[in-house]
Order: sequence, then structure tokens, then C-alpha cells
Amino acid sequence: MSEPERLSKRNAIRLENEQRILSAAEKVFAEAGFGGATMQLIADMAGLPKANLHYYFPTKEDLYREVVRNIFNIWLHAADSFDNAPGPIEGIGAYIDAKMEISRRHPDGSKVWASEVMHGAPVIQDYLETTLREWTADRAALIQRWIDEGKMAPIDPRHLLYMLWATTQHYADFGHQIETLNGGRPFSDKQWKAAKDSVKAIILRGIGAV
Amino acid sequence: MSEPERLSKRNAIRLENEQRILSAAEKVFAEAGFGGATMQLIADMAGLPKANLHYYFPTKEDLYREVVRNIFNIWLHAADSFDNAPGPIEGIGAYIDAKMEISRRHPDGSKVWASEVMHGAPVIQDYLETTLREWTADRAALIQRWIDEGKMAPIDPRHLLYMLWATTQHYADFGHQIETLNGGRPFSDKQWKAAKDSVKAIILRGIGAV
DNA sequence: TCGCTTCCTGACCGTATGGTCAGCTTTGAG
DNA sequence: CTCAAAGCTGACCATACGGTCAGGAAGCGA
Repeated sequence: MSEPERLSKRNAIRLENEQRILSAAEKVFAEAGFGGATMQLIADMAGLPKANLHYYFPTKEDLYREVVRNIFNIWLHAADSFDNAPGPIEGIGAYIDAKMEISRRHPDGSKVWASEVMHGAPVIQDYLETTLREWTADRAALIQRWIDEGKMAPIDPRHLLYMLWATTQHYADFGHQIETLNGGRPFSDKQWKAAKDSVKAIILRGIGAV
Repeated sequence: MSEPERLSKRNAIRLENEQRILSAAEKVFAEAGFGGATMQLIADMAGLPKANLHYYFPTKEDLYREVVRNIFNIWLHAADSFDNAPGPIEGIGAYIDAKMEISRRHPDGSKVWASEVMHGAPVIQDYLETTLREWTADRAALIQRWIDEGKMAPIDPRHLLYMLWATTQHYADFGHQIETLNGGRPFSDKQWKAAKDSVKAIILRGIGAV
């Protein structure tokens, strides 16, 4: 991603602190939203004085923007499994696996993303209009090709994509609700597998993948 | 719901103002989140002085709680169409219709609800643990009965419910994203119908409803 | 009309927050 | 070793926010 910088002590410190701050910020923004999050709380959670945060990220918005950008990249990369697949069973199956894994490993990131979009995407509107738009058009075209080749039922590709996003992200964004309905306990390994399998089973059968 | 009160001028004013405030609050909470919303903005949007808000709703939390309670009730009522259905095609089909309609008519409410749950349900945790838990158990049992009667494929009822919630609410919560991907234009009547039909087609086929 | 209750509101207050800054310490190239 | 740049931070500031309150206006039963 970036050229291998010499890892002087300074660079190490910089990287370490930026990472601590971004990690803490992701959690706090997820729990409290942009408006409810405070720089003081992020600083405490990162174990740094507040003024130090402003040294690395001049404003709260700068910090927030960086958090959202990170998440968006993870989000996009989940589609690698989508491409080069021979058909919907492999492609969409792998995509569901990848996105469910993101929901499990990065629930905070997913929540921040959801919050950002729900509030009208004030910070990443340009990404939606460029990167995401292209991404979606490409995948919709791929799905349409599968349909034309008789590999799945004729379904509006976009609504299928929305369903994939909605369903997989739900396990992160509404994780608290699901946990409550699970007797207050987080999903076990077995339950996560069951969730993945259920989602894949319903959707793959639902689109008539052969 | 309540006994028919005498509609004196006082009562009329009270009802009118409470409604204006709740309506404005729903919009502002949806757009900015609890932390980002300000009483001043809600007041301006309702066309009342801020102090008047505090006359009807002593604190910001009281107002917020009332907004969330309203949404939760709408949410629960959508399940009326679920019950007394002879099988999954009618029951789940009607439920999808009802919830898609809610996403269309009350997108702000849906967002407030999503926000509340994402932030750990600080205000309505007790509802989740009582009302929602019962509601879910009842519907899961109903779905299981349909499975046992051979009316649909054997699928974990809970994961099916999660998929229904996720998919239908996505059209409200992520409405901005969908609108952006739709060329910046909100869905037309025709597009809403297509969305409903797509969701129903995929899910009903996906659960093997006969 | 009287008098009590409800409704209304401008002005005000304490606090918490995002952000600044002057001056300190640490690092590392020459 | 020198010294400029980078890293760090306690103390501070202006602002905006949630909430209060005294006192006036309007409604309404008797």
C-alpha cells in the first residue's frame, strides 16, 4: 500500500499512536455516534492526552473521516472473493462468507459505516458517487451475465446486492439485538457457522443458483 | 388505545403540540443521532420556542424515549399480517409487504430504531428482553410449525426473521445509499413495487414455500 | 366575573466540548 | 556533540448545549 518506510523510532511511534487512536475512535464512534463521541473519551481509551489526538488528527472530523475510509476499504476488499468465480454458487457464496466474517471481526466498523450512511453520508458522499457506484455497476453486470447464462433465476441484480449487504451487515449492526434474543450471550463459533449456512442456503436457493 | 377525551381547546393544543414536537424530533434524531440532535433544532423545526419543548418533555431523553416507543409500536403492529395466515406464502409475503411499507412511510422512525439498537439499546433494552423476546419466540414457533407441516424447507426460523428484518429495513436505513445508486433519485412507485417483488421472490423461493 | 390551572417564553446558568498554544522533551542527521 | 525538527502536554479559551425559572397570557369551571 505504501513504500516500506524506514522504521525509525519516530516512524514506529507515529504508526503505533495513529493505530491506537484509530482503533479507539472506531469503538467510540460506533458506540456513541459522531455527535455523541467525545475526543476526551477517545483519548482516554487510546491512553493518550487529548491534545495529542489533535496533534495527529487536527479535528474530530479528520479523525472520523479516516475511520470511515478504513472501513470502506475493508468493505470493498470483501468483493475480491466475488470476482473470477465461475458462477453464483461460488461467487455469491464466498461473498456471503467474507461479509459475515467482516460482521464478526469488525462489528464496530460496520456500525460506523451504517451510521454514516444513515445520516446522509456527509463525509463519504463522493465515495458513494464514484467508487461504490462503479463497484455496484460492475457486480450487477456480472450477476446479469450469470442470469443470461442460465446459471441463476432472473432477478434484479441490484436488489440482490441490497439483500446481501443488508443481511450480512445486520449481524454486526443489530448484533446487540441478536445477542439479547440469544439469551444475552454472543454467538458461539457454532452459531456463527449456522448463521452463515442459513443465509447462504436461503439466498442461493432464492436466486435459483444451480 | 385511550378513552376518548373531551376535546377541549386545551387538549387540542396539547395534542397538536406534542405531535409537532414528536414529528420534528423523529426527523432530527434520525438525521443527527441522539448525541448530534439538539433541542434547539427540534424546537425550530416544530416552530416552538425551546423552553416550550421542556414544558412538554422535561428532558431530551424523555423526548427520545417517546419517539422510540412510538416506532416500536408500529414495528410490532406490522406482524398482525403475519398471524392467522394459512402458510408462509401468505404470512411471510404479507409481512414483507407491511415492513417494506413501513420503510417507505416511516424511514426516519426506522433510522432512529436502528441507531438505538446499534448503540446498545440504552433506552429500550427492557422492551427487547420482554416484548421483543416473546414476539420472536412466538413467530419462530409459528414458522417451525409450517416447517413441520411441510409447507416450507427446514430453515432456522430465527435466521429467517433476521433476514426479513434486515432486508426490509435496509430500504429505509440505507435509503440514502440506495438513492445515490439510483442516480440520486428516490424510488418511484414502480421501483418500490419492484423492490417488494424482488424481496418476496427471493425469500419465498429461498425458504421453499409451496 | 372570579380565580385557579394550564400554557407559554425570554433570559439566564453551569457545564462539557472541540480546539489552541506556549513551552517542554526526545530523536536523529550531520 | 549540536541543533533543528518532531513529538508531547497541561492549561486555557470560546462556544454551544441541556436545562431552569420567574412571570405573563390564555383557558375554563363555577
